[in-house]
Amino acid sequence: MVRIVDVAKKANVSTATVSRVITNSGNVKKETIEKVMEAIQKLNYQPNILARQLRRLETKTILVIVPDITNTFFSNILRGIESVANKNGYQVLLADAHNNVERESNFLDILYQKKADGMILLTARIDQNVIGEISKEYPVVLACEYFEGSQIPTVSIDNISSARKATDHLIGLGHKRIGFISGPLGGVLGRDRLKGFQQAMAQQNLAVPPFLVQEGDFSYESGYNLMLKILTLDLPPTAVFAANDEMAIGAIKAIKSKGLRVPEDLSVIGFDDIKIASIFEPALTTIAQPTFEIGLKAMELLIKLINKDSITKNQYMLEDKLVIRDSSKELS
Amino acid sequence: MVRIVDVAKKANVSTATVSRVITNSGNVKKETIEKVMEAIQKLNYQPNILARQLRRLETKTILVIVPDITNTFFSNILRGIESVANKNGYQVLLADAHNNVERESNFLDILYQKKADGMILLTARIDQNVIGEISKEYPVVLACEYFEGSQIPTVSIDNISSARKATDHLIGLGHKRIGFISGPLGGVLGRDRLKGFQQAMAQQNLAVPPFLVQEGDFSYESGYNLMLKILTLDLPPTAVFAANDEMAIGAIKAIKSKGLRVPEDLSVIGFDDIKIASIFEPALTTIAQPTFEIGLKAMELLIKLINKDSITKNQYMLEDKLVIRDSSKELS
DNA sequence: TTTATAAATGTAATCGTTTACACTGGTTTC
DNA sequence: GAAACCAGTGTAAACGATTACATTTATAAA
Repeated sequence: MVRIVDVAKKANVSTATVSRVITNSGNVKKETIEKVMEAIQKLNYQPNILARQLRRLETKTILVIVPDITNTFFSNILRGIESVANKNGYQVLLADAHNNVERESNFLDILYQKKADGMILLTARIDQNVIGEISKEYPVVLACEYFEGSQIPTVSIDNISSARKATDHLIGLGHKRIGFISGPLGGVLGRDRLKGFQQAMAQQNLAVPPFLVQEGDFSYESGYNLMLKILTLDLPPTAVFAANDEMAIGAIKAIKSKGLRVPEDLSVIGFDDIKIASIFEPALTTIAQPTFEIGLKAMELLIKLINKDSITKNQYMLEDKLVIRDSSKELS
Repeated sequence: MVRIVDVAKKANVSTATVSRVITNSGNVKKETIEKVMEAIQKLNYQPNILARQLRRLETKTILVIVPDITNTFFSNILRGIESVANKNGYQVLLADAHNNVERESNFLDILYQKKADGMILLTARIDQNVIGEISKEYPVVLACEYFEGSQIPTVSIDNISSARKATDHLIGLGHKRIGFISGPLGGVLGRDRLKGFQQAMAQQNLAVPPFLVQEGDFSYESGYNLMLKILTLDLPPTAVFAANDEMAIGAIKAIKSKGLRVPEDLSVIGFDDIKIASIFEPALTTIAQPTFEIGLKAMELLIKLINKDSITKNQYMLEDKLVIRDSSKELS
């Protein structure tokens, strides 16, 4: 292994000067720079980042905890994060929680052990107080999810109003008996979307019988199974709102498995607008989130936190969009 | 920040002893261990991993370069890798190349800078010689892809024989005019699957007119566009083999867009068996790769390399499986 | 009791950088 | 011509752990 001293010797300067050259921190004569660069070339020297990190007490790495990497919804957020990260010399350490709270918590050690300078959470299943404590000591940004009454910087859409928008779409099509397949009600995200649904229904004085609301876990399988359950009702709904696309697709598959058609017999609307939403048949009506921008903004905020820059506000709400495709249709 | 010296002072021992306790490297009296643990608890001490890494010249981190994180095919391989990694105290640094060779090469710096102890490549677009050189100096394992005539440890299926198997399936159903949508022919993976296709066709003395072979890039879009192109032929094929599922689904969408049906008018077979393959309609006939096992084995090999254990052989071929679903059907 | 051996602990060097501070020699300012 | 300043460089002390080696203490053997 070739070290900075080797370069220094070869170039006949001190290690300090070499260091100044590789970090281009100014105040080095042009010729000296050339000498040093030549030595670096010849020796094929690469600075040892560990040593630098130890000295500077920073890692230039940030941690992103994803609830489930197989859900393509998150991929695009990641790309947004990465794009800002790389532009600023940060590397992204990706942690996949496999939808498992315990795994999620374990990743926090990475932060404690100073292996990362900050963290973006794309999930909020860890205890709010724990995260609250951590965020006092380390830079933390929440994306998509959020905690009620928390001061942690957050980037998301307005889930309540989006869910209202989706529900209004169905109501506008003449549906009155609408089912809802929710996300886990343990999280705000799941609760908010349910809240939006309920608000929209209430506004039009439409009833929401409890058995028309089923709690899922955002997985394809839960969408499938819960829809089957809903279909066993004497008076099944004419439309269903699933709190994410994966469950919506599961629901449609369940509907089809019973010989019914979407949207002719039942309208279905999803949430997220993941890639298959437009490929699947019928193409899914859904709420599109500005995923890339969410990632972008989250990383920008995190960098500000790391640099201890002041942050003007800590709740960023981005615009979503209703995308009407083939899975929803006027009640006939 | 609380350091090891603080703990040492509090527990009235030397830093060496504290270090021995936290790395439990033996030879410490029970009572002393207790004293130290108590101090650690009280001070809420967390060892600084950077310092440890610098001293030991290892990072306990491995780098995985994925060609495209949005392709769910890789997610399961990652889980295999992670499962072995975590069991052995390694963290996984995920690098997403966005299907971009340049990005891919840039990640190599992570290795040069000693930010990772080794690397698993799930893609092989980087120049073979470059990788060859790197693998002499750093632990490197290739998964899924491989280089011809290279000594780098590799875990994959036998793509040639798998492609032959897929083609034989179509031939067995009576198809004689079969189209092939390949992956990028710049990579062995793309070439091998084409080779298997050609071999199977040749074995049955079936012609492969050049225009029935189209080069895609493994993306949904390329599958869609190339299928449209194939359908403009005067005598279109009765079956199509796409070199991965994403392209197969693109192809099916294209076929449908022309008012044709799968499998009634054309049979389609894919490759990989990603999750949507079974959800999509028609459910896709495809070759299932043992993704989790591939990841597992790759990480096991990498750990051996890192530990400089001897490796008995360096080409691991795992078993794939033909999964017959609804997108392929006897020629009527 | 003495000696040999093993167990437990401490001292200080080390990993490879960065950077505060000191130094040199030259230029500018009054 | 002294004082003040600056550009360019070097010296050596950090950063926070691990660990080779030295030392002390306890235990066993003679």
